[in-house]
Amino acid sequence: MSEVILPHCQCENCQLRDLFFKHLDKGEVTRICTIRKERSFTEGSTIIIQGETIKEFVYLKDGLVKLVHQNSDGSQQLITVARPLDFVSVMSVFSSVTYNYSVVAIVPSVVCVIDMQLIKSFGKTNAKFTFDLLQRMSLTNDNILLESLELKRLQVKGKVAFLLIRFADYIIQKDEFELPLSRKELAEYAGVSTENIIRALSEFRKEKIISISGKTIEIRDKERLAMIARLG
Amino acid sequence: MSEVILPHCQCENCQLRDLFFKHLDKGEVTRICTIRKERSFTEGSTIIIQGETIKEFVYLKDGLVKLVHQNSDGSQQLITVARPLDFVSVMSVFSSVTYNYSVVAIVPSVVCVIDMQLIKSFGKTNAKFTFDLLQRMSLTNDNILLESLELKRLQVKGKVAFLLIRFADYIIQKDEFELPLSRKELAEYAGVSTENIIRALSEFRKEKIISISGKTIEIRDKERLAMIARLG
DNA sequence: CGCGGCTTTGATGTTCATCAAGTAAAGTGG
DNA sequence: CCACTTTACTTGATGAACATCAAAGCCGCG
Repeated sequence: MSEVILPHCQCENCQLRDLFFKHLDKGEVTRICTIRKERSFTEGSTIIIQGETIKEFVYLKDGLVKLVHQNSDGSQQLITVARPLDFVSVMSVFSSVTYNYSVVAIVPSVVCVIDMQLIKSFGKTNAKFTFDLLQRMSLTNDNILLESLELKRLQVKGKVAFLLIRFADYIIQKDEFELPLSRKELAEYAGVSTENIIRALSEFRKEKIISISGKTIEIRDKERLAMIARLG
Repeated sequence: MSEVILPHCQCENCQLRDLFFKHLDKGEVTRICTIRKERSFTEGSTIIIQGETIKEFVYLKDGLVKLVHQNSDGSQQLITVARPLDFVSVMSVFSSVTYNYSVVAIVPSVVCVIDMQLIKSFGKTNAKFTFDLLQRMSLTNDNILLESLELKRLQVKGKVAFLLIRFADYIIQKDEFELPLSRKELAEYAGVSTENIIRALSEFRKEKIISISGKTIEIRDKERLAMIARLG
């Protein structure tokens, strides 16, 4: 089993506590700490399954996840890749009874789990907490939608350039990085075929815009890559 | 000028009051009614301009609007078409200082305008109001994202079929309707060329799936159309 | 009536998915 | 640890889907 429930409550040391729960009073935080659970997931294991009933409020403490949508025809679309503070795992939990997306760990990841009823009860009584949640969710949704629009607009090389820059500037935050996605996953992310992802990468390599060694990618000419991401 | 400020406060008769403000007390509603403004827009006029500072909370009382995103290269993408209760005009107002999208009336429309600071002050004190806002915004964003994913996945005929069904089932709610969008706007909506929108429509007409007479469209074989929207 | 924008159809070239085949890498059982 | 199997990756060839270009018809409006 890929899931491990950690034994000890460590809210005191949690760097995310202030971010998620800065507007809760001491009593409320204590209540959360008492019932919260921490779960650990190996690379590739599913944290949230599309279609299941939403009973828990889940946020990423550590690792990287992909947000994917399963289509009725068996195909799937990768919506975004998210980091711990991206708040992405809680999308749609306030508007739906079941998850519209799955969340899958793409590197070993740790999540914190809180009963949804408790969060909702805080939501209905603590305005500052809810307003904060509102702002975060609004920002998350905005970013996802803008990213999705951009990927829709570009053609293959532009899409791949856009994604590489997103990994370098945002997700990994280094111009040389190990891609946490397979070529097939990149294809699902960009919405093109796996072969054409590879062809775009090969072309960038031939033109010395990037270096490739397996999953390791180094961006060598970021300006050209950025230009392709803007116009391609 | 296409914009008209209506003189009288009619909150008492407003059917939307309960939907948007059911969790505000009488004093809060009165305050909103005193400062709120109503504006009327002709077909084609812009209600919200992308890039401008967000100073007002705007919602659609009557009419139909399109939500569009202006790209840096001058092109634009139509994100969705919204009805009065869709809450679409308030996307991203809680996470950004400027609008990321424009909202344009596609039929004569009426909006209600409230000072943003007042809404935010309610948001920070009235938890039920904010929680309601959170749920609505979550639902709106979810719908837009799911729609966007669907349009991304399908090819031209599927996209057009999907949009026709959306107009028939949701926006106009009749199987015979007058399209409120030009072919060019449909193209921006689907993310394909205008010519290919026309070709798809013509093909549906030839196969007697729909009838076309200018902007008037009648869906004659909804099952086939739905099948194309699912698989095409 | 004539101009400009919107719509439509056909022809052409580009982009892209798909198919096929081969290589590399990673996991599996003896 | 090695042979074997499977999965991921890569490249080329082909055809389908689509954008673009061109030209003509249509419609509303001054």
